[in-house]
Amino acid sequence: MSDLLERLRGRGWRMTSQRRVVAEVLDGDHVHLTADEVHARAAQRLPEISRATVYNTLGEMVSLGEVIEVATDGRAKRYDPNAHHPHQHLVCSTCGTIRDVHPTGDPLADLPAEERFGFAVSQVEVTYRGLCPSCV
Amino acid sequence: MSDLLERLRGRGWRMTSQRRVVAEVLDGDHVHLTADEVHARAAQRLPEISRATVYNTLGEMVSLGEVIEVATDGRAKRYDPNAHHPHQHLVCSTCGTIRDVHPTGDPLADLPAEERFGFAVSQVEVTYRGLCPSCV
DNA sequence: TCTTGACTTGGAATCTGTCCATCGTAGGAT
DNA sequence: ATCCTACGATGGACAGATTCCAAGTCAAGA
Repeated sequence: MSDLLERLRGRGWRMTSQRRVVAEVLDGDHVHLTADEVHARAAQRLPEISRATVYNTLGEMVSLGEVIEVATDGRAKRYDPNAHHPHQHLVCSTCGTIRDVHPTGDPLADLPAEERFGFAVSQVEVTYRGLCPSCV
Repeated sequence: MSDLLERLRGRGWRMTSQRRVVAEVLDGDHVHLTADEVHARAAQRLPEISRATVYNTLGEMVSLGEVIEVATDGRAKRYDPNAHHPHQHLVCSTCGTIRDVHPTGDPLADLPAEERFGFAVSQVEVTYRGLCPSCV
């Protein structure tokens, strides 16, 4: 079953067929779909589902912290359901393929107080870039 | 004078009033304007300058490595003229303000070989997030 | 079963960025 | 100083991603 779906149910979400299908499409590891890709896959199971609903549902999942928004290329945002397993991203500069990766160390600790300009820093995103094996 | 402008001139660029104005608008530290903001400021000095020219000029500056493209929010890209001083970014989660920051350590070294999945990793971007002093 | 407020819909609107045909001009040649 | 021409500028059309909105639908508690 879908872990994501279980967690959403547990938060008292009104469960509709549309939300169920979006959650199911997003389930798994190394999933980094655009909103449009989510819509296309959801529509295979539920042909009438609208784009607006997919955007709404993804936005709510992000607000709830169940899904992470990833903007690796300045084009469409991608949605990563792996929110409960801290990780960073490795992106191929040529084909755009994305992998979840787990660097050692704590990047937050690498930002000294005098480089924080009074901000309450709470989060850090790291994006590694390079060529994947297929793009040599 | 504008350092950026000097470097561009040194590369044999054909200097037009439009390019000069765009380079001047981008000059400085902690500058992270969107293309539209650049256009607005440029238009104060040169009212007829077109959006297309601003996009073209910014794109060329990025290709030449004189300006860096920053995508911190999935909305409009921002342009950072501080390309010759390696740095990362600190972004306010509420108002979007951006500061250049200089973390210690080398994030590239923190990605072990077995987490590289055969990629030739060449680059890493770090984005810190939190609340700025004004947004408490 | 009824009720109601939350959810869905699809199309219009917005925002960001690219493309293209045409016009203008910087800067080397004369 | 003037002429040429290739490179740059223009603006309007176009495209992709996302948001907005008014109207219709439905999940779930009473």
